[in-house]
Amino acid sequence: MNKKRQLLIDTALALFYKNGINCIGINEILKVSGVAKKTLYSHFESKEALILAALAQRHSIFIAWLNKALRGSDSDKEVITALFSALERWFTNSEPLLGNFRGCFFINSSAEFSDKSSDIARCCKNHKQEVRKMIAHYLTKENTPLLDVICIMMEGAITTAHITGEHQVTTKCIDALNNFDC
Amino acid sequence: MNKKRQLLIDTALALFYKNGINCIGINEILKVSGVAKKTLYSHFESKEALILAALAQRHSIFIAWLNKALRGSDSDKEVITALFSALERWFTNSEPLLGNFRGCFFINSSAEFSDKSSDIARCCKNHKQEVRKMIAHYLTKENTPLLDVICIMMEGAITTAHITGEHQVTTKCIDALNNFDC
DNA sequence: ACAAAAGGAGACAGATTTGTCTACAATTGC
DNA sequence: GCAATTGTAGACAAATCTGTCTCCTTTTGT
Repeated sequence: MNKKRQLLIDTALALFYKNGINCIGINEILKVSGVAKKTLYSHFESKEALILAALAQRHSIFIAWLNKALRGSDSDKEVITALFSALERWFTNSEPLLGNFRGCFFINSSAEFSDKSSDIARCCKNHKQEVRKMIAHYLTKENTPLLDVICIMMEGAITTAHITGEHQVTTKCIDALNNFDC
Repeated sequence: MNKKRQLLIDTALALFYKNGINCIGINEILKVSGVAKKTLYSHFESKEALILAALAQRHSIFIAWLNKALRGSDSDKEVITALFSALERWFTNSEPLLGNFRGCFFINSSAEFSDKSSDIARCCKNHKQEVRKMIAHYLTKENTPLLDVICIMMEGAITTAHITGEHQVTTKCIDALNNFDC
């Protein structure tokens, strides 16, 4: 049944994001989800397949969340404010869809899997490209330098918030980007 | 003897940085370094102690490298150029001291160890604070907003270069920061 | 030169990992 | 209702992990 499959993906995503992929074993996912091992391996060929499914799940959740956050912004300034306000809500655990903040799941996963030619690394790279496309879609003008800076500052804000724990990094980004002419 | 201890730290750092800490076992470090297991455990209480030593080693290498890169810059503009040029050399593997680029060792390690109260997480946070201090030291004026933006963009540049592999992110940072008034 | 310290090689214990397989129960389609 | 599918529970294999310990060799200080 597909319900078990989805339950496995949801459980895996939650545990992977919270603890790191390498720190969570299959058995832990089975215990928490209450699913049997045989069922897992009937749905997924290996742990890596489950990881990829969890990454895909996180990707679609994040993209949908981002799209909703940016919807309605019809000036570059509004896009910037909407984006970084949404990030701040994420950082302060006010976005239930994204779970308790522990950095970007894709940055974290990239850190755990060094092989750049692996499916996992490819998946993380792809996620960042899609995020960039989504932001570009909402910017009014074809303004590549601004898009570049927004994306770089977004990565910086996520990383800074994760490591140092200072959430007010987002207001610094908004202030800086409003002073940015191009 | 202290030579063995240093050899262990150097080998561990190289392997941890290249492959991720959780992917490298003690035995691999012993095999590569040629040191015996008993010697390792006479110098370090546990694997975690070796990890912390590797982090400390990386920290001092990085801080020294950064200090050298920024030395002589006596305007904010020069600091910015020196910083991001140095980063670009790191990204393109032109800085032998830092090894083959695979993101920031501290960001990566933070991703692998979720417990924020662990020594490892504390060590990573501390590293970022020291880097910030070093940059602040070279900025001519007491200009906190500029310092903030530089640090955020630095994190963003490192992360972006690591995941997407685009090294020219640094020139985008330099251009953006030169357009930044405060 | 010689005793003491340090290191090498690796067996071993105990825990944990992924993945397979067996035996049985629940659910489902017809 | 009954066969077929799907799921559960968990033993098990094989590999790998950290950390301890033994036996032996090399290095070092005096």
